[in-house]
Amino acid sequence: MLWKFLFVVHTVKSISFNMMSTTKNVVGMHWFRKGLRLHDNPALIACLEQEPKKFYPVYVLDGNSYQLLRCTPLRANFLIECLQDLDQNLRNLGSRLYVLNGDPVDVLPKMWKEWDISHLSFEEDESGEPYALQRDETIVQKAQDAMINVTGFCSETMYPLKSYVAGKGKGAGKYPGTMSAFQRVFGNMKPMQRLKSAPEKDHFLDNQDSKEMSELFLPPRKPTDLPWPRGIPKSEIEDVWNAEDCKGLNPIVHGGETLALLLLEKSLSDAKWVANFEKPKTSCTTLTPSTTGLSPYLSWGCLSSRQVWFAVEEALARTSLNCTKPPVSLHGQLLWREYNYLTAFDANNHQPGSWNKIQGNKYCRDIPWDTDQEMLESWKDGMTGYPWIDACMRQLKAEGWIHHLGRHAVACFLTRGDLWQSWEKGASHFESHLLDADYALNGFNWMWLSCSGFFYQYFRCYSPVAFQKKNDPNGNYIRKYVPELKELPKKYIYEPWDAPLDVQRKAGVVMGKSYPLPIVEHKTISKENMSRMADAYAAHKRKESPGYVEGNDIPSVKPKKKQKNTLISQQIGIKRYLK
DNA sequence: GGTCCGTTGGGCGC
DNA sequence: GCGCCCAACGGACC
Repeated sequence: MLWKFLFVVHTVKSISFNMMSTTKNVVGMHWFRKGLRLHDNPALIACLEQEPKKFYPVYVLDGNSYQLLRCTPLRANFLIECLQDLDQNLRNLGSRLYVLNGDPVDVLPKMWKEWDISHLSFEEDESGEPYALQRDETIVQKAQDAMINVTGFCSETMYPLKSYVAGKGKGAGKYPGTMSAFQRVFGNMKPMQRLKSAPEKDHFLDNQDSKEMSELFLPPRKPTDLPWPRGIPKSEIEDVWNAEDCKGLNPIVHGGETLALLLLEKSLSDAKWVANFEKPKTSCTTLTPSTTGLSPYLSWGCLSSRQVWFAVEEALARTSLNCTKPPVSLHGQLLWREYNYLTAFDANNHQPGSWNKIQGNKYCRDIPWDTDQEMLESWKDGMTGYPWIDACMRQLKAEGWIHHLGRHAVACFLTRGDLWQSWEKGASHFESHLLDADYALNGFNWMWLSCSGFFYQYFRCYSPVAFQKKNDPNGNYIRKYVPELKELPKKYIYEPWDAPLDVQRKAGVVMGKSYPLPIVEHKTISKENMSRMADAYAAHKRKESPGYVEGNDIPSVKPKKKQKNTLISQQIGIKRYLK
């Protein structure tokens, strides 16, 4: 309750207690959670400005946090690299990072006592993710009981989310409900605050990283050093990590603020590219990202969104070209992020914890999805029999990243397009595998793609074949990620089931044996699903209409067509190939 | 209640 | 590469 009250303050600095009557003998602790950076970190600076005689930068490995729950070795590795980089950068300033292990609610108070902490600072978690909210509420309460001065700052987003209230018009006093409304509100905001510089050596009065402490609480070296309460036996993780051919041994995307800042500079170095950037026109079949590739750094907070905003602004100032505009421009991408955080925050204010669920989510329509574990597993494993979909899903597994449009294709395929499985299942899989997994963005995009919220034109459906054929006719992307198909002629690379048996044999692959037959027939099932979607929308309309009584719903006006047997494998009498 | 618009559809004809 | 139709969504705005 206390926490909610604190959100009322409409400034960047949203929590500040002054329990201490004196600031003598200040001992500071900055608690890193997300926000794994030194630049643009106002909470860190605020704590250092108290001139602490000792200062403890701390990260807590918390297996129940959104970041570590269901975390794959690849994500775990990224986190470790972020922590090691943070530690190194702090050591360069005469300090270091202390990495604690356990539930912050227990571990932090213990260390406050041991280290005699008087001041605690942290970056606030703004999207209202329930675990983080509960954790922080408890920590603030405990700190208050221990007479510790607590400072929290909103630096996860460009402005504190509470400040995005429309000032005039129909939506006055409310949060904007569409992206265009959000853009209008954003356009009327006060100029964005300039960035806080990273701390310097002078900030650390006492280089208290004494020798006897230096070996304590070191950042972990490999994923198996992390807490692992994920229902997966630790031995399995070790097997994966130790396997010779595991991509996890050699991740292509590395973590850390230092690298993030370098990549930011590099990706924005071509002002012409920045000025012409249009997200929908970037390609999802290039073998290296056609976008900035900065999303993992933003989601872990190695980069601040304001840092990126100003860097884009500077890049644009270097050219006289006409530049693209939000929502498709690079600034537009940051606005999407901001808007997604705002809707997540609003949904959770309305019903705590509802954002990544269907139930109770004010932005989500309840569509009666099927539950078919076999279909879900085929999708997760990249074994649907649609090469383009499988290539995307396998890139996700191997690299923890897929281009935005690839994500659209696989999300549409899993939900309204083909398999009719709940977006919650897909979102959960993305959360554990994406290096840039982000509570707010993930929920928003899954609702969008499944036509459960924000986007409703369900008759616009991605084809798992046609969508990419025009961009990558030779199927190079498929050949890379679905190697069993790599020898197939161009003609059959998107639709290998059409290849005559002798062509298949010559390419060293046989459909139904070494590569699955299509799990569903897209042409038929996508049409059927559109009519199921129309039914679901009609039911939604009835529910929303005045006088609706729960459980008294009348059946659909349009009788649902009897579902045809659309499994090609069943039609032609061959058992579906799995694993 | 009518009209326009919405970051990223597919398929066709030109 | 563009414009048009396909069938036809909800939300904002007038």
